Amino acid sequence: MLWRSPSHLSSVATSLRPRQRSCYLDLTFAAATLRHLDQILAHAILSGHHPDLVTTTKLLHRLADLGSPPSHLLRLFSSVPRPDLFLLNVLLRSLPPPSALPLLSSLPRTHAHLRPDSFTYAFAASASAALPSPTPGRALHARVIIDGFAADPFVGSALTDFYLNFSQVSAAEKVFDGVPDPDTVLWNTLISGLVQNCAFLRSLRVFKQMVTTGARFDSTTLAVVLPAAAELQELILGMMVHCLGVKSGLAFHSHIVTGLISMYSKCSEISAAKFLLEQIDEPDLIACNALISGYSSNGLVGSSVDLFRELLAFLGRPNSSTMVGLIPVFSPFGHECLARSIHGFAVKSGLDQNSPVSTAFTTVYCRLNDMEAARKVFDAMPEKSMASWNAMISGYAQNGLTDMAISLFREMQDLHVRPNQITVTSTLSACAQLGALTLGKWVHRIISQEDLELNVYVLTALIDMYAKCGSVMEARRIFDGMVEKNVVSWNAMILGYGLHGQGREALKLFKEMLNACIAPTGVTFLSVLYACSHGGLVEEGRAAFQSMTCDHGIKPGPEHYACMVDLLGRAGQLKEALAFIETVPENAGPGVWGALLGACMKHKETGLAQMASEKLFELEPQNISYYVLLSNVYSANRDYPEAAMVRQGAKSRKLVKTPGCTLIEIRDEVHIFTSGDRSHPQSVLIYSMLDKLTGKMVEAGYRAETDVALYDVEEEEKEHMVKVHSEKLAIAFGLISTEPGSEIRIIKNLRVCLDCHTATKFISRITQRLIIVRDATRFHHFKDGACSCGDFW
DNA sequence: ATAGGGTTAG
Repeated sequence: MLWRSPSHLSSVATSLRPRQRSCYLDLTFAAATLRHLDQILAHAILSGHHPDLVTTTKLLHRLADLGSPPSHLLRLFSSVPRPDLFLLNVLLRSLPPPSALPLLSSLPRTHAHLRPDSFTYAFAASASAALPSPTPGRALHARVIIDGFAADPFVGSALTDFYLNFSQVSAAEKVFDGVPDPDTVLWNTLISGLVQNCAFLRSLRVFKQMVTTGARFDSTTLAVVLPAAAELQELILGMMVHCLGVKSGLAFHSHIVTGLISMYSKCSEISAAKFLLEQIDEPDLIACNALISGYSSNGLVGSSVDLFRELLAFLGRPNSSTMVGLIPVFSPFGHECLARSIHGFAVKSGLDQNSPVSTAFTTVYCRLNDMEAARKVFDAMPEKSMASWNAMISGYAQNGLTDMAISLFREMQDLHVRPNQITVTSTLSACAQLGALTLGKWVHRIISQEDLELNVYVLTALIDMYAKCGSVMEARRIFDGMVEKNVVSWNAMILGYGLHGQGREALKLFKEMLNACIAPTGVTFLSVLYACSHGGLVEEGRAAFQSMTCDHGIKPGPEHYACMVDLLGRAGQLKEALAFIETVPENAGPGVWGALLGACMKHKETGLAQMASEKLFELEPQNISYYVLLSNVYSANRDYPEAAMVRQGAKSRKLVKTPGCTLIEIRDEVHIFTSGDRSHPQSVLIYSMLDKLTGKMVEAGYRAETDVALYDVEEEEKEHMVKVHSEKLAIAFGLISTEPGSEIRIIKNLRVCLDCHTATKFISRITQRLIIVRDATRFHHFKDGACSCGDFW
């Protein structure tokens, strides 16, 4: 029976014989709008047809489908004299999450005869997963345990899902462990939730456990586990899943095929991915998107565009995921024009309004170092997603625009946009580059305040930040507290020791790492070599280099070669360094020569310096630092005319030297000093402090290192030979602005010069202060007249 | 109650 209007309804309804409730039911399903349904209900009640339980239940369903407000649903429920559990459960499932839980907790008062069953708790748990706070869900969990439903797989699934929605992985696993006989859905819920929380290793472990215990898996299981294998680039495991799918006859399930295409793509097995798509009779949009993305991320942007054209021809409109996959985010280099024209297409088709699409473009522009374009896309987004904030912040951090990264993070704070793990990881990276310990600690506090789960990324970023901001101890404390470390965590800690000249500690940790069966990467060896180089451990460094290629099969890159040259050269083995360079492949770039030139500077080797710099001027004619280094080699040998010639050469090429500056933080305020700076408000005090210090230093035997007094003095400033370097000013300022006995931390943008290094040693003894200097390449801890670098930097 | 593709991190 159909009805078209309220008046029609009236005529229909009045014609009904009493007790014809089924007609009312039919009417309810024919009702197209909420208003109509309300009218039917009103009519039914007015004409004495109080709906019975079954009718009420169906009405409730229909009302909920039509978007009836929760108050209506609750009123209908309370109009029933003796509701049964089924009606309650339907109501629970129909109510919006915030209204569902209060209903359940008031149940003992309102309907004492109703004893919740597993459905009730499952529905309530899934409602609590959608709430902004986890507190009601935790209370519900407690009740589930008290009422003895913790072993029920249905309830367990909903609770597991609840905890995973709040990133409480361990709590979810606890719920799972409380169910003795998990069913397929419960296994799937746990695996899927772990994947969504980026706990890929854990998800794979659970999957293996599931298969080995003989639990039944289904298509969902395989579809859920494939992204984890893909993310971890576990090709063999992915292929095992594929085999499992073939054996169980699930391999042709469309979700699984798509997952396989994506998995093979992410493991760089692009031909397998292509084959799988070709096997599908009528591939759908999602499967095509998977391969388009696979092509792009493997640098096959041409194939990606071809498939995109096919998609346009056969399936018509792409969706936002097509665009995201098409954008060559992973390898935008060489595809800059294409990336920009894809952007044009997205704008034309309105797909750029989608937040993942804009985020992807933001990322591409960041990778192309076009930060203005990136920011434009970011600013144009009407609703900024978490990922878009993160993309912009990490883009700034990776392009060295650390202050922009930090100020954007501040902006988020001001707008009360809550950061997630990725946000703080990127921001910490900016703090680390900047060496800004105070800022880094501030971010650390925010992490605690926001109660962000300390995953491997966050903890590793903290290690990196503390190490690069001068607190190796704090870095080590965090490192030791980590339950699940990965290679990157080990690398960060090893590099941290290297930066502070603690070569032995670095090697010790490296051995521990090997004992823990963590496979080292190229970065590991770079960190080890760096640590050896800065710790004067030549033989250990040689051995590590040997082991890298022979035992671990890692091909050395230009940075490894440069580090080896640095290791040998720094230790005075210049001939060996040159001989080593001859074994290096032709295209290893300027790094090796740069390292050699640096070593010549330290050991005053003019001849070799000339040879190295000729190479360097050829390879990188625009890089001023090589001119500075060469000029300094001559100065160190008191060949001032030659030194001047070199600087003149740089000047005639219109190259400008980076001015040296030093930063010091005093009570959350940053002070920056340049050479000979008198702009500071406390300038007079600073200089008189410096004079007083110099007097005591001379008394103690300090003599200015005139050789390198010319280190970064410009031509026209020659007469100011005694000009004060920025680090001395910063230290003097630190001394007058802090408590006696407290440590002083300063950051210099260039390498610390010999004279300042010597002077700082004296100052540390005279004032009995620990002075920690971060220069362009490493840390120096000055204490009681000695430096941690052992004069080896 | 779980379900395929796409964006952000050390």
